[in-house]
Amino acid sequence: MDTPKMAKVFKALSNPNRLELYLKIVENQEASYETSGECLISDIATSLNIGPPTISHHLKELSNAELIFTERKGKYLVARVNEEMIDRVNELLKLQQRK
Amino acid sequence: MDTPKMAKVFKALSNPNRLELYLKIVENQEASYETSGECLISDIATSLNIGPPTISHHLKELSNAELIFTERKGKYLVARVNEEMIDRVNELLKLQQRK
DNA sequence: ATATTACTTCGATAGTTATCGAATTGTAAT
DNA sequence: ATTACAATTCGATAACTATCGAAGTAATAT
Repeated sequence: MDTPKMAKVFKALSNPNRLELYLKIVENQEASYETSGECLISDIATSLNIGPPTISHHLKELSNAELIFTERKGKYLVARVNEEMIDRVNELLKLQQRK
Repeated sequence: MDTPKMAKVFKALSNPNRLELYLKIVENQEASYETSGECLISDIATSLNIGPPTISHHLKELSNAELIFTERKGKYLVARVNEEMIDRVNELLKLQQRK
């Protein structure tokens, strides 16, 4: 198990605004599951109380930790969660089954 | 859902040495499930490459995030994981079941 | 061509943090 | 009483981070 890499994932979720950003991406992605399965950043940007430069910075952190993938679609940026990484986190935090 | 509180939990796990400390506590606790179900800090302290002051600091962070409980037992300090908090984290990170 | 929208990059700043050595406290052993 | 062990507190420092405003790029719309 790669502790530094996992620590980086946790760090990416360790800022309240960034965590909220991540959760909104999840939410948005799930809401659009039947259609795109993606999240348009501009759709959620205004609901966060931080400016564009900071959002950009936070997206890079999430991306860097491999929690999300981003892709440019014309004018817009779309994001989707890296489900494999979330599985890994859940695996790491799972406690041994007792009783 | 309390985003700042959860962010604090992730922050507590965001430092490689602290994450390792946490994981060792889990491991030690599970290994002793039939007996004490607790982890003696002095047992794991030497296996980390950081000094006592730093360990103390990290324990406080984990404790503060309510990831662990600590208790003094005579000369020693024992720790156990707050399973309820881990459940909460797993719940937060769970993705909607698809397919 | 110009304007608008969406996002990024840069540079700065205030605040936070990991880590240590030294000194201290608390407990147990001799 | 003294020694030894386990952990904490204190003070310092170097490194990191969140955030912003201003300026820039890139795509679309007019």
